[in-house]
Amino acid sequence: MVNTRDRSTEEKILAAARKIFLNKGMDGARMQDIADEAGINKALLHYYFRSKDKLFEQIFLEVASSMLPRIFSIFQSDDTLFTKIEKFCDTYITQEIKTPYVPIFILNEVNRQPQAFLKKVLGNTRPPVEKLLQQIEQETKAGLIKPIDPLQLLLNTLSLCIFPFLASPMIQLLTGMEAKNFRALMEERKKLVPQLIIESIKN
Amino acid sequence: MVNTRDRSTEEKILAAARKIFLNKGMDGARMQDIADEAGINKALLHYYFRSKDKLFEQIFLEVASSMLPRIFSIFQSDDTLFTKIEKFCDTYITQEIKTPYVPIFILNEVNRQPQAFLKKVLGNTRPPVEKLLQQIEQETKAGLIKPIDPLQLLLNTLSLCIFPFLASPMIQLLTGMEAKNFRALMEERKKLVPQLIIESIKN
DNA sequence: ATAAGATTTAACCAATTGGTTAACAAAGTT
DNA sequence: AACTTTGTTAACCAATTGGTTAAATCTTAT
Repeated sequence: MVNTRDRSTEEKILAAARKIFLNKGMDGARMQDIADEAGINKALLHYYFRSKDKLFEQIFLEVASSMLPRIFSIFQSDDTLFTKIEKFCDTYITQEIKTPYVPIFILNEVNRQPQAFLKKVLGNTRPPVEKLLQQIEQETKAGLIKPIDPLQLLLNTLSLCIFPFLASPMIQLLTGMEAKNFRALMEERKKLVPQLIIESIKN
Repeated sequence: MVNTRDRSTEEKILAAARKIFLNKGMDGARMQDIADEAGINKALLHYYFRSKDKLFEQIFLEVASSMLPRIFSIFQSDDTLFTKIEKFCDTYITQEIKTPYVPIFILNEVNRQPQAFLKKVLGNTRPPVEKLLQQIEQETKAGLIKPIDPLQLLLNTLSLCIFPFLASPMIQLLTGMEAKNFRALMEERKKLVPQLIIESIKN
């Protein structure tokens, strides 16, 4: 039986762990850091979650599943290509303005344990890009868009949406820009990026 | 006095350290890993480089200075904007095909120690983007290119060149692509990216 | 009230890890 | 050859760190 106090503590731990793991990554994070951040004793971490690995696993799954399924469902939908591009850019940028550390966190985890990552986020299902790539090919053949390697088109779209968040610390460092201005810049990109992409393939 | 044996050992260490640090990052790397990779005793690492921090510092400076100055000099040159874009894409992609782990390594270091990074790569010099941004503004006012926020244009260019390398492990994982095919894809982008960017701002 | 169970903590433990030491080997120097 | 300097190693050390334990405190059902 879980009472309010329990849930509150568990939530404090999860919030603290999310913050520390997102900031420092699995290798850089210390269990003591997380305990301090949550304002509790370190042993409690092991009481609620057995090990650092388990705790990280849970955070990772929460973080990954807060983003990836929504993206995948856009790719898999029956919308036209242009609509998909618009929806993706808007959904993705909206989300990342709220949680800017997520992309680099996920990339680092892919780097750290490529196979484990695959299993965790996809299980046994196929990677959800195939349908999208086929759609691009079809629309190309149908003469709806200019000929382009489908994978390059996908890469372009992902690049323009994701990279700014990956590089946001460096961008803010080099330009001396405040976080607020950076967010405004990203807001602009919700329209700018689809424009650029769609303009480049429109017939 | 440094004889051939010395240099050979020092080089073995540097090569090993570069490999391990690029793969695992500062936090994930172990001195023992580096010693094993170099085929030497761990104490030798401390004999040649005093500490893990010092060794990492040296690797980081080598890695950063193998790339950044060339890029900066392109930005600072007197070429036209279009030429700069073409040169940047070609230079950058050519380099990263050879050293694909560098971008994420650098981004992670920025994240880990933003201030230290600034000092290390720039010293007291100004960030080298100002001149480029001014040039974009000028060419816009002169009617040479369509109006666009200079920073957005820069972001677009960097995104399209850098992101694929940041995400290369994930891309290869999700598409089942071999490293060789990935490189071919990147070769294509040397032309594709400048085309896309320039087409979008040409009057 | 009190027994039973759940939660929290201080203290501790074992493994890992960056770093040191002292002895040994190799290479110049004289 | 004898000596000095440089390079290399095995063994060790101290700090950090993930994890455990046993006792204490709090909840809750009876």
